[in-house]
Amino acid sequence: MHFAFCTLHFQLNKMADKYKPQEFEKKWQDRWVVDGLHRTGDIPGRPKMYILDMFPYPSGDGLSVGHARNYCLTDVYARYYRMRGYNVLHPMGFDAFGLPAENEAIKRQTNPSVLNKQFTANYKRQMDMLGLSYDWDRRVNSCEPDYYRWTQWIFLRLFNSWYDPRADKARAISDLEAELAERGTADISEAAERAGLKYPVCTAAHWALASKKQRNEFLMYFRLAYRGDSAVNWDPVDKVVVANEEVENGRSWRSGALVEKKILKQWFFRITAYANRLHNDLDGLDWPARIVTMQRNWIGRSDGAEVQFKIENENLKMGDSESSVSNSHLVVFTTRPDTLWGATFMVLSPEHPLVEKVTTTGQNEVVKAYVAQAKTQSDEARTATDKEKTGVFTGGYAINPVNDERIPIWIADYVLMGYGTGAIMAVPAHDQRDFEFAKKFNLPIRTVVQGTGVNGGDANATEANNAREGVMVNSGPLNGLQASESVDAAIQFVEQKGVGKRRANYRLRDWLISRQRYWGTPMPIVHTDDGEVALGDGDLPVLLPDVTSYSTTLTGESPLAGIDEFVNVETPIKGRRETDTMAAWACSSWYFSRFADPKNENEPFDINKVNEWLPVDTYVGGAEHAVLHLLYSRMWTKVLFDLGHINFVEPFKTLRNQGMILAPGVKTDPETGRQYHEKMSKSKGNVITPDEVIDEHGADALRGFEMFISDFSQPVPWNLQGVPGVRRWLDRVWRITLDPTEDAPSKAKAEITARELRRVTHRTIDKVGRDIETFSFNTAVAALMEFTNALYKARDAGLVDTIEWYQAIDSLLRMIAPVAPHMAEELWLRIGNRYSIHQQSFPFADPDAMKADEITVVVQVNGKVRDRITVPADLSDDDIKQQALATDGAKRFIGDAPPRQVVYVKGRLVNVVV
RNA sequence: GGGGAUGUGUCGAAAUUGGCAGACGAGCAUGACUUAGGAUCAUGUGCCGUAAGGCGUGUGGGUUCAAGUCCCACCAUCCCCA
Repeated sequence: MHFAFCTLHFQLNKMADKYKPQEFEKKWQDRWVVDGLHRTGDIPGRPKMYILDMFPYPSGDGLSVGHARNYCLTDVYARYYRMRGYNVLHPMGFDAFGLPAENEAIKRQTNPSVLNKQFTANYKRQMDMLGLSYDWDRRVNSCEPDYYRWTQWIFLRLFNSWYDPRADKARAISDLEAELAERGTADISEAAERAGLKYPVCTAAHWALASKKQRNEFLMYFRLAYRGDSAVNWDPVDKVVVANEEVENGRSWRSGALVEKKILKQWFFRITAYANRLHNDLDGLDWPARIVTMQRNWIGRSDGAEVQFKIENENLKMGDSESSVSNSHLVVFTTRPDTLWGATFMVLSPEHPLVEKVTTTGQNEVVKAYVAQAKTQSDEARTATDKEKTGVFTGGYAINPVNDERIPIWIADYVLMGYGTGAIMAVPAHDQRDFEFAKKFNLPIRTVVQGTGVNGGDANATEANNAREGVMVNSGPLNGLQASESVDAAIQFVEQKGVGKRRANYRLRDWLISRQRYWGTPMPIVHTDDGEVALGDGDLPVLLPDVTSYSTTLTGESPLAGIDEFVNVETPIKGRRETDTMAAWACSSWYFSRFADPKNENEPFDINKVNEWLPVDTYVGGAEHAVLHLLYSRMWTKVLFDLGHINFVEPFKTLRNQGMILAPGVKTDPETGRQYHEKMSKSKGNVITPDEVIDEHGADALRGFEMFISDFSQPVPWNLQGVPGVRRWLDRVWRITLDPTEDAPSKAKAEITARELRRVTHRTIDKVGRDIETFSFNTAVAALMEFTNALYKARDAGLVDTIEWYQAIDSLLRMIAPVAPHMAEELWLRIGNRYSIHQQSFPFADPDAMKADEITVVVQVNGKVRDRITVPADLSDDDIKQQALATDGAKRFIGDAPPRQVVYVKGRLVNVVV
């Protein structure tokens, strides 16, 4: 360090000008770009750090100060780690495909790609204005062919693989074809059933005889990307199919329209094959607990047993069986196998394939009628808890395998085909819905858990007792056991009898990916006489053509269906091109990997580069993506891992969610009188843009306030007074750095020594570093403000021009550099240092310098503060206790009696108990 | 209904994880200065009280020398899933 040099500059700058951020922020932003300061570090021997923001969906509204919060804080974080000597990857891109952009384009009668260029340019302008240090050389844009080409490439990987339950991983579909030719599904079926995969069966002989088309149809049941019939959620307003994840309370996520059920051929990703791994691997992630919980709930793993009930029915002829589902058994999944002895009837979903088989001739008509009306109802309506239970008796009976009891088989719409096996054993004493059903149709109720609370076995009870605590009764071998231990006992019992197995069941459904829309990644699939055929890697990209109309066709097909040149394919395969496009979730499920190698023209990414940079060390974005993007990305990562394209199984090691910034004004609910803050939105006209704030106070003040406003994860209303407050602080930093003698020292002589200044400096370094690392940005700024206050005190104490003073200023600027990069750079040069401060290291806290010579110890009597003493830090515990007892404050409250106890907490307090 | 989170001054909040509640900032009040500024500087600012002191972290209880922090019950608000 060159202190003499610094002093010289202090002299030269005696009449320093005022802090005017507008005069130099742009200058430095341009200079940093020219000098490539934000290019991704790649210095051998340095550790890597991948810091990523969720890439935004560019809209015409641009960024608000709410969006800026996310970006500013990760930028501070990235700049900090650069100064700590890390190779930092901090990229940005745009999630461009999707419905809102398309709808906007329809409204404005223009092409969405034109809008995309405008919107992304505006986003980048705003981000630059904030001083964000992204490596723009690595920018990706999901709607550009050099990006979506690789989305299609990954789609092909999914299409060309299947999940092998024996290896518990994805494998090439060609492996499966080879195995089918040799042995059929003989080795696969049992493992598949155990894993809950509903694979069809086939022998080698059948496979040999099958046509190409039949083979393709068969393989569809295995592929990780597949086309299948599906009752889909149809949004009548946007005229598009929406995923389960996009439906909230029966309404479409975007349009808000009530979704309808429609049977269509749709493309899916077989995410259910990964349910168990997606559930288990959550354990190793440093994610907010609530996001982990939400994913767990969404995957909805429940442990229990699968139990077979024999069907007793004259209609059944032996030799009827032709599929893997045995026609003479009903398979149910239950999380409460301990209540098997309380099953008094069974309920099938109206869509269950065995309904026809079990129905007796006499009941045929009522059953048919019921099945027909159930079809018209949505899942939500069918399973609503307040809904009156409906159902009909099939006339058939099943045999309960644990006690050989003959129980009636009913059908009812509250049982869904999509969950479990589509059939349940009804235990009315211990399940509320079964209870209501039994009450309505006068079916027997038998208590098997003698509970402590409401007893569902009571004929007059109004609700079931689903408690898991109590003693087992009426349950054969389980009698007398505690309910808590009887689940395992029951599973062992059915396993020994060979009538059931331990199993996990999942609520997760396959991921519906196709959209009948224009603005998305085209699927690399051609429909031929032999079925759906995938293009080869060399045929990519399938380019999205220009169209004149973006509206969905009346048949619900994509506008692409109307373009003959696109639809009719001659080479390399003759057929009709798939006109559905991929939902934008596909684009965002792998973009974080593309950043490792964004310009690669031969593959989505080089394996060495992606393995070097990933997984993402710190991923930051809104909590609204808890079960959509974050779950899908995890699945794609696992598929690419299974197929050997990457060597990591989880994409995001650490995840942090920022709280939402709300509009500043308080609103009052006219009905409840409750006060609340609105979200910022253009339609409400309450958006505050970074542009207006920067215009007034500069980017550094905005960045500082984004950090300071609240704890990062807490939602908080914007405070109009906040930015000026931070600006005042920056002003003070400016003055104390350039002109420490300008202000008249205050009359009250401050008590601070050079040694103490040094201690405060190092304590601040320690605190600011730790706070940034733990995302406590608000307290990091508070510590810097305190440090600034201490510097004014030190100035008043006459410490300007001491070595400790220059060290303190030097540390201050380095610590401020990540927070207020423009000002830090400007001051750094003005006091005579060399460009650039952002290539300097963050200061290190010296533990010795942090140690205090004297400590203040609080003196309490019976837990109340009565006095305090200042003692040498190395004084013995006993001496400190003695001094504490001798204080006036203590003596006044102790009285004559000797203290009963004296507690000393090292370096903090003495508590005298009397 | 199930799951999760949060509750601290006038406001945003902090509290080294069981050890001085309210750091830091905003706002407000009083004063100083003046090149009258969106300044700057100083002092004060949880409640009651002149003071000594007492009370105080959603409510009620408990553990502890000591509780915002741990335990039990409840209330309110927000989010997610139904």
